[in-house]
Amino acid sequence: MSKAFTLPQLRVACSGCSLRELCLPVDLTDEEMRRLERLVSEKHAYRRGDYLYRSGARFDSLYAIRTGFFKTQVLHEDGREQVTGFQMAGEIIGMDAISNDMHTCDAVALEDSEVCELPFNRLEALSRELPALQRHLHKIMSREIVREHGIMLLLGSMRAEERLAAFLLNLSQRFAARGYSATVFQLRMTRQEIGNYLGLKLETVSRTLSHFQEVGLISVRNKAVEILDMKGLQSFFGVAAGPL
Amino acid sequence: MSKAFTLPQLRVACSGCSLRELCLPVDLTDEEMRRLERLVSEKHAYRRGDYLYRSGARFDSLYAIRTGFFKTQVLHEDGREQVTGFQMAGEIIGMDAISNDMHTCDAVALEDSEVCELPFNRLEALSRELPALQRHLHKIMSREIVREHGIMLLLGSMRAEERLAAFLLNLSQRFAARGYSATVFQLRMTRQEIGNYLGLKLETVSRTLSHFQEVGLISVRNKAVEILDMKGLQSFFGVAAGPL
DNA sequence: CGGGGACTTGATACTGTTCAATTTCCGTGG
DNA sequence: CCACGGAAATTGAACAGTATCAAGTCCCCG
Repeated sequence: MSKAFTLPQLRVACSGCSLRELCLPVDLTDEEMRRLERLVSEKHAYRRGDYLYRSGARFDSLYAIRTGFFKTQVLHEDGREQVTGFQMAGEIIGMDAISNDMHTCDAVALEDSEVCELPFNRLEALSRELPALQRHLHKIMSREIVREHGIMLLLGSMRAEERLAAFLLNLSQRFAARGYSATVFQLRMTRQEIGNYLGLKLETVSRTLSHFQEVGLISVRNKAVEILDMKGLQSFFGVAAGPL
Repeated sequence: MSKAFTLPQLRVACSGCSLRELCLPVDLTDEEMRRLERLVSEKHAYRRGDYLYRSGARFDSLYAIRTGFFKTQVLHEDGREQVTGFQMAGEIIGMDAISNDMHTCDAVALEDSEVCELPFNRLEALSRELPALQRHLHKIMSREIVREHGIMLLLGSMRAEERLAAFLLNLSQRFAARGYSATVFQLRMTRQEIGNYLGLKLETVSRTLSHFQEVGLISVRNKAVEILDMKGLQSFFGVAAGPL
């Protein structure tokens, strides 16, 4: 999926897809849109495994993912860690860092990716002039809060099968929203990363996926997943997956 | 703690404590502060069990808790619910609602409480004029995201004892920050609500608290808690409790 | 003072973890 | 291009932690 965009023309301004979340829903005039685009940096390339930022680093910018896939994780002094999310093209990350002008989690590229930088001071300044942009920025942050509520529900009250079903359906929806297949896709993360995100051990993730395959809900072969029975997966928790 | 404030003078403007989180850290001139205070509604009283707002209700305002104690919870169609937080005086709630102009969770008073309304449109308008206020609003939202990361870590990787220890230490810190005792306090919520928040059943909460008492970490009698060995509790997860 | 909800405690069941052994996959270098 | 080696994934068996079910007590509200 990211291959189509691999570092051809770094000088092209980050419009379109990379600003999907930031811009598309915003009702801005062409002139206002240009002002926003001027603020956005050229895009930067990251290799798989690269850190976009690390916990403790100074906060200057939010980041819009143009292509690729990231995970964010919080680290605990005792060595424990928690994956807090998987982010894909069009999503904005780094908002946790505003609270203390310092990043509180790591962002790691799960595949080769491209990212646009959104200098936060300038973003705030512009949003003071453009109420539509201001409101949109607030909505993005609010949406992140809502997403995390959903994960709290998942972690607090769902069983392993339900968690995996919710996870797969959420990925499916997000791929579909970007024009990719809702039923056939590649997992970008390892079983361990999935398990860490969902509060499960990697063995449980593996076993549960195998079980889904046995009963005909999905087909899995390593990172390649095909959803064979969408409704069957949805029935695990009664309702379509919310924003995860 | 709330008794000292119970509905005496509803006409008193919501300054001081109720704006602790919203205002104190903000670097505003007296004049600017007055503009902010003018925006804030008179305070409204809620009785224990009252809903401040319900999931699905239209979003107009954030709310600053002046006195009292609330819980927020998300509901799932299948009847499952998840307590997403316990809020006390000086904290702002309702930010999840910005994303869709609709509340996505319930806020319920756990004791008689007073709340100030912050009309969001006017708050946005004012923050366009006052960069310090704008930045502070962003920090409040970001802090909520960080708080939820901490809960994800707790729900995803901690055992029952660690969760309860983190919970008690968090309450302790927040009471201390408000001038109350860090070691002696009343729980405002039931065992079931604690368990729901921490991803545990009420029996497990009860057992774990009893166990803490047996080993001399705390003293519990119903909702009255005394922390006897702060360091012992902290040692459960290696470090002081983050914002919960 | 009565009654219902909140809490405690015990016995048992079950889900997911832990430990361990293989197998498969994939990137790297010959 | 193929072979190699380490990481990732699968699978099994025993175990641990928490949930469940149940009984009984305590507390607080009306």
